Amino acid sequence: MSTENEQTLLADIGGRIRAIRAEQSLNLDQLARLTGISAPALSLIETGKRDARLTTLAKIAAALRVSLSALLDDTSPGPDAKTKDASQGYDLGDYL
Amino acid sequence: MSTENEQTLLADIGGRIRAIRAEQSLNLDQLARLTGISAPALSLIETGKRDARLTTLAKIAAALRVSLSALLDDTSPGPDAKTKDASQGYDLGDYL
DNA sequence: AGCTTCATTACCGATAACGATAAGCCCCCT
DNA sequence: AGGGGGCTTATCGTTATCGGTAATGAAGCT
Repeated sequence: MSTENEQTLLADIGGRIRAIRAEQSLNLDQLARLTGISAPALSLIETGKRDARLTTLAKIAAALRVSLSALLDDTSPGPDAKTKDASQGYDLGDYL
Repeated sequence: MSTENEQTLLADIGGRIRAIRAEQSLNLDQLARLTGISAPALSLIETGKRDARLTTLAKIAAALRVSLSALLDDTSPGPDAKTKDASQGYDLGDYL
């Protein structure tokens, strides 16, 4: 449900990167030079086939001139969630 | 300034993870069990010594019940910055 | 048909993440 | 003292990212 399994998450974010790149009329080679990330690597990330590292995403965000969260925010937290301050409650059951 | 070099970025986000974890009174072992990420790995991430993968951050965000962008949110509310919609202009110089 | 542009896929070698385990360090408490 | 909780650091083995290069698709176009 809320747990967008790994694959979907990567494809989701990859799609967002691709959309922003298209907005700026950049092709993979150009973005590759701006980021220092190879075009094949960018392709894998955009198609959701690679689990990129944080600094890699940061380079892409910088080259695209958008914030890091602009690449990642997918409505996730939900309307009723506070998005912050989860304070105490956590149902750990007999987990601990 | 704006170019938060790699190290600073990682330490920054790591600190945010640690702060949220503290808010929920979780220790590393507990978060490790919730995320499936080992406690040493979490320690390295929180202290900015490891460049975590996207799915790793996603697991942490899920366990902490915050959005992914809540972890990456870079303090700057961006008053003058567009934060989005960079539209066309891009000074590529003689880059391409 | 060719040719070009763009993206994908497939290798390769180097580097790094990750889990597991164990060792080390602080600080607090009986 | 001695423990114990919490975090750090170290090592090892497995796996994955990443850049580079080259090859393969999939379009469009003259």
